[in-house]
Amino acid sequence: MTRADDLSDPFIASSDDALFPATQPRTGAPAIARVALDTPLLTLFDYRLDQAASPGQLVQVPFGRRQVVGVVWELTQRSEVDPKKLREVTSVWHELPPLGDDWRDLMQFASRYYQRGVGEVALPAIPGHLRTPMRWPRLLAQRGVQRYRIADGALGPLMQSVPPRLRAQRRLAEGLAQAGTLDADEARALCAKAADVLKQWTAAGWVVVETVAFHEAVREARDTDGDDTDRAAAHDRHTESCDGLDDVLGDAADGRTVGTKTLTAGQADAVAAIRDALIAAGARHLAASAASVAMSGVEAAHAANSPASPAPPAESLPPPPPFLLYGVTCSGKTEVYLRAVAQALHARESHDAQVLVLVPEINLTPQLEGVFRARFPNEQLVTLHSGLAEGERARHWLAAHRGEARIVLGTRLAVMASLPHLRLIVVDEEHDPSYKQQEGLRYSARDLAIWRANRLRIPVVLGSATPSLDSWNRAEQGRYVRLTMPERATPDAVLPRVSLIDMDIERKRQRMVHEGLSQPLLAAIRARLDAGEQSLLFLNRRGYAPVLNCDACGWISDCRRCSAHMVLHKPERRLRCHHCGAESRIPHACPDCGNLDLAPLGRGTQRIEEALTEHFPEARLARIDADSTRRKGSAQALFAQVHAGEVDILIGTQMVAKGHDFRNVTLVGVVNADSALFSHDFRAAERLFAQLMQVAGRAGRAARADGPGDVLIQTSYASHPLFASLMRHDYAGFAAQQLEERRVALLPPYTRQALLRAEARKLDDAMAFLKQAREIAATPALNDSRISLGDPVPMTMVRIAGTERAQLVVESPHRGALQRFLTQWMGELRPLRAPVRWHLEVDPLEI
DNA sequence: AGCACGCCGACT
DNA sequence: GTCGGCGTGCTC
Repeated sequence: MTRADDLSDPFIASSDDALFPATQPRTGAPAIARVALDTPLLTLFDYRLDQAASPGQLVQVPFGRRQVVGVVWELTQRSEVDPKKLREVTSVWHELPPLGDDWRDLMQFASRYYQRGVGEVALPAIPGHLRTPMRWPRLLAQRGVQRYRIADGALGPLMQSVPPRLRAQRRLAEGLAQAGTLDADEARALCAKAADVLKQWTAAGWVVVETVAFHEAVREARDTDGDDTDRAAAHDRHTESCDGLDDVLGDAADGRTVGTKTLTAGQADAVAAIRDALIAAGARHLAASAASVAMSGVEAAHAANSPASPAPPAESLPPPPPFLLYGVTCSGKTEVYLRAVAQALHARESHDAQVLVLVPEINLTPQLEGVFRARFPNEQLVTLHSGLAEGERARHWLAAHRGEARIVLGTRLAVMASLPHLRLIVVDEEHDPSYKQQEGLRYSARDLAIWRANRLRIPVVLGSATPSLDSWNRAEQGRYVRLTMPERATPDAVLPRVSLIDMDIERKRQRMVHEGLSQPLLAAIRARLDAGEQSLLFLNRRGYAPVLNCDACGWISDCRRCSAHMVLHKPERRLRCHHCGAESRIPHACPDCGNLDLAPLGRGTQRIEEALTEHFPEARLARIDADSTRRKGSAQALFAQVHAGEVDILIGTQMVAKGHDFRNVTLVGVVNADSALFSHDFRAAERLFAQLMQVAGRAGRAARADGPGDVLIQTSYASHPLFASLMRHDYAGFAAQQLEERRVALLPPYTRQALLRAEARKLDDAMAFLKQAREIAATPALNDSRISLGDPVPMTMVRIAGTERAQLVVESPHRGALQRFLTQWMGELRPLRAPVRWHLEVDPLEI
């Protein structure tokens, strides 16, 4: 097998000779640029070049009838293309530093691994504004960050104009007054609608915008922030709570100063291991630069060969294996990240080092950004995620590309950023499914991060309390270095008590179950209300009821365009399809038989909210799900309410399970998780376990005076082994049992999968295409005994928005064999003409 | 993917 | 007689 095929095995060095042809000799002016363009065509496109340019530069070129932007991939003297067809590069963006070899290597690898063209991978990784030549002149002129400041003498009028009722705006105004200046990111952290609000205030003359160069921005922070010792103390205060994810301001405000200058043993070991890897990686980089100097000087060449040579050539050293930072909730993973980042940034040999920190969803973890900013006030930090405005995204990306941003904190797309001095990658919550892109290029940011780190020979830290079984398995095999942090970082934090409420017994004993809420659960909520504590109810189903049904004739609210039910949304009085977005009014009577008694079946978050309102009329409720947070910023507003103690009972979907540290929540109720126990998706249990563990963690943060927080899980399958592990907080046991099942059934991670999906108006067309693809795969040229192909099958959700879908699984225990097969297979399939849309997904998460 | 060209139905 | 349907073909 070609070792470069192996995506995430750190011990296998990539053989890059075939992949990355040497770029051209520097002698003479290369006349041809081979350019990557955003098209599904696999090839590079050759253009004549009448000026100097180097690989990695952005160029504008004519393509068919239009002008497009591409990346110079390599330079050459001769082209295979008919010289008459060659056209001239329109312009080269000389002012932008070229995208580095390492970045192009990453793009090249991703394109090959995921079976796409390079351009199709590389260009979408570059922000839109950088792909618009019109904007080029302005983009680089606008060096620095925009910061907002209260205009001289405007503090009074501003404060008067913002009523205390508008809490978010108030926070923003106070933040401006306190900090002096804020940038857009910092402002948004205080007030979701900051962009609009600041625009208004600027128009009113209360606020002025100034552009501050990056180095000045940093100096400013340094000047306003006191001396180093003060700051160090402040940081410890900020990160002392569980996971260090507390709102920085809130934490400082309540004045708790229990320092964690001393790390737990687990934390200290983890920090030390990462430090050693960073030092080793630093030595490698030193050696590498020494070696490159040696090329040009006889003297240095002697030094490199002499016994006194400080380090062997970088290439001969193995890359550091990925770290799997396995730590229970509250074990202080964030503190380890922070220290690792500090070590990477302040290492002697890397004054310009950059670090990449990946998080699943930045909007759900705004606190992490605050923690990093507070801890590294002197370092430029930028975020990269899909929520940024185009201009901001371009500025942040540029700051990373030019090496100005030292810390890049972002979601999966950030793994594609250009980071010329990258020295460390952190992947927080590495098991989270949102690292997998589900559209377009279906890449796994976690896997690409591992590849990138391996390639650069720098450390990568994967953190999770419930690692993906993939990563866990690699750690078991010793391919990852596991750093276990078994103990909680804060002494007063204890693991929550997890117990089950057996719904079968509840029913048998004829105990009333009120709208799906059992007596024990209701009693527990009551107790929290009486104690002035908060409860969190978790139900992974939004809407009021998943289906509306007619008792008389059996009619159900099916979606016309999908093989799914329309979900009842009561507040909006609508039926809504969660798959295609179709909406209709709730019918007054059954469309089939006219019966007026239409009954909602099952329960969603809205219905639970309604039931709780009835049951606890005095309680203050909040519901957090995709519906209640549709408007931009409303999620943050709701979370802020909870943090401020303005909510007694919080009802939510998985959105509430991530990141947020609810201080005063002492009860977590899981209303119903049974459907995931018997899913056909073999990964359902893994996801459920992680989800329940994470949501349970919300109750463990604030120990009650009389003991730990409680997690109550309602289930009709109380004897399911998943719950046994969960109650013992035994991830390792659960993982071992799951892995054994997977091994016996030959499922991932014991096999590698790819999925060919086809969709068409008629299912038959999609199936016919897949059958044809299967036949092609069986031809002698492609046939490989190590590859096994499933049968084409309609997908579980056959129809979505009027198109019918089917899929075909390909698997092999041998990743390299699978890769080679896929490349050949795609070559055969691409030219086929069929009335279908199809795509290949490598390493699918859901089957 | 875009964006042409290209050859057949209902309209100012 | 044109406007426009999307079938096929090309982009260095």
